Amino acid sequence: MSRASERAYAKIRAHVLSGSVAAGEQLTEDQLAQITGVSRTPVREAVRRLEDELLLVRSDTKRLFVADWSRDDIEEMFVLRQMLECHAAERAAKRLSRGQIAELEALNRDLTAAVDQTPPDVARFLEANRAFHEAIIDAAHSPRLGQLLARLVEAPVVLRTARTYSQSDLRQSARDHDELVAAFAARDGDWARAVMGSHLRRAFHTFARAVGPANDQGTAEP
Amino acid sequence: MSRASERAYAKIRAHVLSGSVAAGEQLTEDQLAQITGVSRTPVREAVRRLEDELLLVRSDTKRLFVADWSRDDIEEMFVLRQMLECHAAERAAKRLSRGQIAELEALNRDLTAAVDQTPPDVARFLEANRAFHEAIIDAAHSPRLGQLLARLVEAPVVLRTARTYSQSDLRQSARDHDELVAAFAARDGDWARAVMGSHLRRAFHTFARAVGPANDQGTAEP
DNA sequence: CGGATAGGTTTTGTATACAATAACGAGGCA
DNA sequence: TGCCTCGTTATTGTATACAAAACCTATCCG
Repeated sequence: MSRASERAYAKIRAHVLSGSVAAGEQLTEDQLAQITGVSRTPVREAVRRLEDELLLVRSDTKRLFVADWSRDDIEEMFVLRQMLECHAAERAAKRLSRGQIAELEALNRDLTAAVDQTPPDVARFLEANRAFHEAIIDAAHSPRLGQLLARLVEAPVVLRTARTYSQSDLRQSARDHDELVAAFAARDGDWARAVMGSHLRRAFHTFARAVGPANDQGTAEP
Repeated sequence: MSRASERAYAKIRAHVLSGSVAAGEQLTEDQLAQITGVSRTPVREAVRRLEDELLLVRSDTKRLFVADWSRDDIEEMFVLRQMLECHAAERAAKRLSRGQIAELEALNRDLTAAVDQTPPDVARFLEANRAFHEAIIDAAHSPRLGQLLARLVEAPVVLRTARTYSQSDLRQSARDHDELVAAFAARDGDWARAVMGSHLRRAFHTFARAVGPANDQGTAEP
């Protein structure tokens, strides 16, 4: 979208993700217009995108709230993401060029360097990790698959998960990526699918361990 | 959404699906505002939804066009839909209540009646079919799964596919649904998944046979 | 005291005017 | 002729004013 609505989107998103506004809290379009410095029209456009991404939700009477995801919500997303991203890995194995595989290697060298620092550079890890997964999805050459995954790989989930990672968790992630690259180099779709599956399912369990056992709490607004 | 933008959405959608406007043709917000009888503001909201559903697409410079899906696009959607809807069927098998299974039976009785007419009542078939699949997705109790599938089960694809069905194709569909109900009654998720898989994959091949071999033609605008 | 309700306030929805940008076409120049 | 440039028109983007709907609270009646 164009300039104002794009800025609004980025600002609102950052505002929500920064945690400076509590989950379940109400927002108004006017507030957001003031925060972002544009009028309500582009704010409404930005808000619609964020609703789509489930960062914001509307009550039955159109009031706007910061979404509050339950553990079950997040498990659901991990399950779906695993299903789709395994498919992407399998397709990518057949389609990645030699050069693209080299790029994945480079990305993962960077990721590895970030996690081998003490303390690990989590921001750099997150960025390299995002780029790595994105490259695989792009290589799957399935635009709608990419579109679906975009709304499943949500920043709040990834953030909350990454914050619970120990250094050894991060190192295991890096090793998974190495193995994925090996599977791609061997053009072995089954292998790639399997590695991606365990990679993501382990991520879920790391998250779940940190959050505690399934206790199923509120979605949406108060 | 509220009244005006909802009306706009329905009207524009119907307008596009009616085929009275060719794939690849440009639309302007002003035109649509006139057609729908509301101002550009709700039209823009409706258009954004339709873009999301891929019925409309925007050029790199924000011009609006009626989407033109290639055979490959449609195969991609069938593949993704199969993946997700098989998952839904498996989950539904564990969750459907006895009453819900009875409702599915009723829906399929209606569908069967529609296809057993000569000529078959395709509109009634489509409606019963839609309701049947929707009930399964709802029973899967996975809101995000439902959301993802909503954008994969697109009217233009279903329409184009259904138009190519012979009466025996339609009857086979009805039998598939019967077998799904049997799988649900047996609480057999694997069975349900398998039936759903062949059901959807056959639908794709029926479509592909009618359209001709993979010849890969233009997506999007001219 | 409980609950319905009426009126003022807040919030969202729509129309419209204007601004910015992209497409188009005509005229000039090599 | 080829093709740039610039001005005109078409189209999308944004701000703002107003309309509609939802919320809240004080008040009234049982």
